[in-house]
Amino acid sequence: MSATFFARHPVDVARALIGARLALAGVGGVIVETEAYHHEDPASHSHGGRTARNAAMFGPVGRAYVYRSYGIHWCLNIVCGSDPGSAVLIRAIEPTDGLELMRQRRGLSDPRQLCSGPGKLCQALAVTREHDGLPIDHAPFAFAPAASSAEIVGGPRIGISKAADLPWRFGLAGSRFLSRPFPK
DNA sequence: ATGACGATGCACT
DNA sequence: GTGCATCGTCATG
Repeated sequence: MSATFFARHPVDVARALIGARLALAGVGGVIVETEAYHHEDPASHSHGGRTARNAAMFGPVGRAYVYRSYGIHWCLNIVCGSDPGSAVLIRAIEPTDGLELMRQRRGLSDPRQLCSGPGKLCQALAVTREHDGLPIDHAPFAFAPAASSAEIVGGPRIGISKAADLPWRFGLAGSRFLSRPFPK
């Protein structure tokens, strides 16, 4: 399954991931926000070629690429593409499973603040470097594609300085669990 | 050995 | 909306 699902352009995968279910050790929910990073994209970590950090991006599709951001947060991507070096950043999840554990890990109770950002969702699901390179559809991860096609909105990516004009951020229309609203 | 720089989140104005 | 913590990674000497 994962081969056909993830072996295409990261923009296609980023859109297809909206509405999919993702969990780690039974804690997770529905993906509501993603960003695409292509191997020829200046904003992609793979742009400068393979290094120790980004090695997972050059491995098989359907695996996790986990990196540390600002020395503080973890961020979770899923490796994809028809050529090595592309991935989709998971930016927000609507929490459905393991809410109590998430609240504990985040120190918050508001469901809308548990997974509404790439660093937040990694804290809520307890994603760390240990998960770098693991298949996204095998334990401890669980993955299920969206049952039906969702209504999707797009816009510019967040927090980058290069290729900031590419509209490669996607979200579930009307969701209250986004990291930020989409511009009109 | 050292320095610059983040695919962020949170506290505060 | 603005400021800043905090440290791994990579390029350079």
